[in-house]
Amino acid sequence: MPQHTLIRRKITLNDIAASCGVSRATVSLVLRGSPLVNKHTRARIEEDLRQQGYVYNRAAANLRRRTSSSIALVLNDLGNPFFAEFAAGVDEALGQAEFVTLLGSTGESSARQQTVLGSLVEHGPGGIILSPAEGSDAEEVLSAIGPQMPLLLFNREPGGPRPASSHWDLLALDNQNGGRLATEHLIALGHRGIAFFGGHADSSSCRQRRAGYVEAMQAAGLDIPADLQIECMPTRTEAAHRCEALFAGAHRPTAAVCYNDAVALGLMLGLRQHGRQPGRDFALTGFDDIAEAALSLPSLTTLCTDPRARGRQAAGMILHRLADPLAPATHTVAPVQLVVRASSCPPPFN
Amino acid sequence: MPQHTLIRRKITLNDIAASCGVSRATVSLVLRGSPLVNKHTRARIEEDLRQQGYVYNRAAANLRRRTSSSIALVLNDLGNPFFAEFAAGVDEALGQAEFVTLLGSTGESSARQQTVLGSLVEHGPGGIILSPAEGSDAEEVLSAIGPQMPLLLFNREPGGPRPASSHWDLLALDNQNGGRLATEHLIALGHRGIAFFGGHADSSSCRQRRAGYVEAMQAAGLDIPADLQIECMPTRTEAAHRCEALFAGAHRPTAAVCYNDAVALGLMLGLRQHGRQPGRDFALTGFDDIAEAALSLPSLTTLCTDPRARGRQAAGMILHRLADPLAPATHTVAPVQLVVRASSCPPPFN
DNA sequence: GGTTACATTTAGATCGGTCCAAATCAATCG
DNA sequence: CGATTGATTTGGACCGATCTAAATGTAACC
Repeated sequence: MPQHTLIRRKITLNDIAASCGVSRATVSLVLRGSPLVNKHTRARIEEDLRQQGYVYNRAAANLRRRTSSSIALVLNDLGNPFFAEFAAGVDEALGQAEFVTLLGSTGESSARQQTVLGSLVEHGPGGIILSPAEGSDAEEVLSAIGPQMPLLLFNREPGGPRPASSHWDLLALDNQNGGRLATEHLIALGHRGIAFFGGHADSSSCRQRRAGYVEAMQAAGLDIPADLQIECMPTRTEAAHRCEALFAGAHRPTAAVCYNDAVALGLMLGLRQHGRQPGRDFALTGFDDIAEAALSLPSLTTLCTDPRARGRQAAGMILHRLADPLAPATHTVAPVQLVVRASSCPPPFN
Repeated sequence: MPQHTLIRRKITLNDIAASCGVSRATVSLVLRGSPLVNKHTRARIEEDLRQQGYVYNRAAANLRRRTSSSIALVLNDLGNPFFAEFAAGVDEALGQAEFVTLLGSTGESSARQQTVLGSLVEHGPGGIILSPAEGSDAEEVLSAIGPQMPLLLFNREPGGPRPASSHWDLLALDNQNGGRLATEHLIALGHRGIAFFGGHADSSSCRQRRAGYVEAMQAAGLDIPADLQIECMPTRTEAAHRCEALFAGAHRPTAAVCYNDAVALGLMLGLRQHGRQPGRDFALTGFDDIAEAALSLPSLTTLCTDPRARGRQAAGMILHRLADPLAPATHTVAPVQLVVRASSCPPPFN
């Protein structure tokens, strides 16, 4: 039996108007729930809309109204659970405000970031939430999105001087405070030789976390040997490899503040391979509180940044700016919270 | 010093046309790289476009051309790294095809899925990639997106009868084959008592994986004792708790095929707590090849599904359908690949 | 010179909505 | 009864692009 699929043109306002014997304008008023239209007319039209399976064409409406109902979300690494959670939060909050999320991911390439931004801008988002790719520059971002586009920077700032004319908002994590909290916690447990492990100094978030560590160490009158400042790529495998650097120098640390959870989990691996049991022979902390942190063995003491909540917050901030494009630029620092788990043990001979 | 921000209207085709002393049509031809327009005119116009910082309004163009340059991506759980990677792959491939991704996440709620689909459809995507929320129904999906909308189902099918008139494509993982491969691998190592561990029978993917296990066991003439089919929530902690069920019955298994990596990692934990060393006293396999699988101790033998590649594939499939809306529905099963690591050891007395 | 051929440009309708000012209509008022 | 009022409805321009068919300009041909 041959299947006969009826190919219908899409139903528009005109079709409804014609079939109801009213004008386009009236139907439009019904769609927008205007109180101007008569009760009976409204009922009749609404019925017809349902029957014919009408779907609203928001693009057409936006064109005429010179509005937008979308926000672009451009992330440097969607594969990272931290950003995935963030995206989920953004989308959740935008959805509630009847906005839609235009996604773009750059894979940490600033060239790709330019392309992605350019393409997204053509789709006319009301604003952009951007977590800049590493090595991207403020000037080039400006040239990609133009001076008028509302922009919220998340997590880090692009390099280079901030263009004068643009008022961009910023949502950052309280990295310095986080670094300080973790360090103070270890000091309170009795540790004296504490390393800062992982990350790169050219990342602003790493610099800030380390600054917090330095602050706490100095406040406690502890010294900060250069051979206990160990850089590495913020990945598990790299961290595992760099483990030995911890014990290569003259100072034998009993604890480490790690750049983030990935690094901390990698370091745990490395410690085991060197015959030390993390959480018993050596204490460490992470940063981010990714899902695995609670499940690892030992469970990881870390700083909770609640990326999903950050996403909702970011969405709120960009919507705020849409409502008031001339407001002065905002610079928000989101609090982080120390979550104490098993990985931060007292020093061995305490 | 008061900052004076010049608020300029957005530049349109008309502005460029006027400032160049040509018609809108000519500028439009230049934008689309038509060979019709004179070399000098083109150069002059292109210069002007650049100078004035013109940005193309794709929405307006799409309206007139009755085309779309976006694809909606609706996921049941963006927080899950598997889907996040998938999304990254989708976006990557769509971007290359000059399409933009409209994101929506449903958090496994079919009610929310309806809302999200409804909202996205109004933005006029060319098609939809949907990983259905648990408990969502084919009929309701149909009513949300209409019969005309190209749809690619990923990972699972919505419940209820498939609506007759719609030709929806499907991209699934080869769960059954994966289950079979893992089981055959264990059998080849010499195991005879092999359990299937974790997951719930009401999940289609779990049923399929177990079917592969059963297939391999039967082909080898091994029996499949009911007390070695152990269900549990697909989480690490649950899996750790259910470990003892493996050894409670009369049959003492020497190996287990686990529903997925999370379960396998949890089971490793449980085994250790019961004094058995996974990868030496007991063999096990996972499914998904999440990042941790390679890094755990022992490293985990598992099935690689390459979610990023699946994402690219899904994007390709939906674009294909856009190009040919009347083609018959596709039902693609993506291959999975056995990755042998340390967790699958031979049985103890072999 | 008039015609044809070709290259280039353009006027004006159109996509599917929204907006505005004006039209329609019934009811109320002086 | 004509005028005023308030409630509804509407024609037509408009958003920023594309499309078609026709107009324009120039060089080549008989």
